[in-house]
Amino acid sequence: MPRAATTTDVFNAIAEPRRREIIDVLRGGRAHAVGELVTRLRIPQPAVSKHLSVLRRVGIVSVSKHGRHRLYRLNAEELKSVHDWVKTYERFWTDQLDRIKERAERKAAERLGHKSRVVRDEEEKPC
Amino acid sequence: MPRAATTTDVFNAIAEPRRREIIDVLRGGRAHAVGELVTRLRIPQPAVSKHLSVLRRVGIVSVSKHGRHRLYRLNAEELKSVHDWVKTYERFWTDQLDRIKERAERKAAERLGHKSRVVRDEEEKPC
DNA sequence: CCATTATATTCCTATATGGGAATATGTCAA
DNA sequence: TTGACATATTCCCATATAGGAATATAATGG
Repeated sequence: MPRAATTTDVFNAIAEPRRREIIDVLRGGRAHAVGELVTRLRIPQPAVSKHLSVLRRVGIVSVSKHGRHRLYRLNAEELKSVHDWVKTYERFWTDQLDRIKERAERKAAERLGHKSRVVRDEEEKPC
Repeated sequence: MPRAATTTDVFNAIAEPRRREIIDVLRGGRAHAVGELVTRLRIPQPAVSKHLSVLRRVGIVSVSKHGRHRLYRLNAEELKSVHDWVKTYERFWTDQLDRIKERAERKAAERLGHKSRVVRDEEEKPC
């Protein structure tokens, strides 16, 4: 069974770092021609076209013709699905920071309070 | 050239929907045994184990042994890299909403102001 | 001690992919 | 009109993968 296709959803489309780089360039808000992305990112033109094809198929970018130029523009709202998902884990960032602080303080207290054998809590055995 | 491995980074690990589901279950904060995930998600046990292996290798989960049980717990801070990346596009969500509003208002004004031929701005030609 | 339970891992398979290389297609300018 | 330019697409290839099926390994309890 194959892996989910890159065009399955936004998550799969952005998994490839090169495609994230392309999105990052378009973040300025200005539409870019393929050639500009090629020059800017130092990625071969056919590769850029292929990546843009993926991005277009999931809706992250839109394209418009201007003569022989193809201008690609970001639809950043499509990235909201990723944001909405990862946002649900946001509370963990700050909680974890608090925990790191507590741990550091606990260690400092132990160092000051006990210069001899320290009884350790039973820790979970790592695999 | 193969696609980036699922264990390359967090982005690739979470591209697979089933792995996001596993992460979602662990979001409650409580460690889960493999069997619980199997029952809860209705995914075959070997598949769950494989997905957990990926998640563990990129650091998103940690595992501890309790007899014959393997308890998996979320390291949500690893998801921060995704959040940090997609956060840079956050301003677009609200901007786009403003733009939708402006467009609606402009249309309403045109409907009231001109009952006859309306001169349209030249729009970009879609591909 | 042995059957049961929990889970990791192996083998297999069809599929998709990202870049290299090459080419096809469309537009422009002299 | 034709060569140049811009870009999409095709062909090729080695690789990784997710689930099915099966199995190996470790821990538990009667």
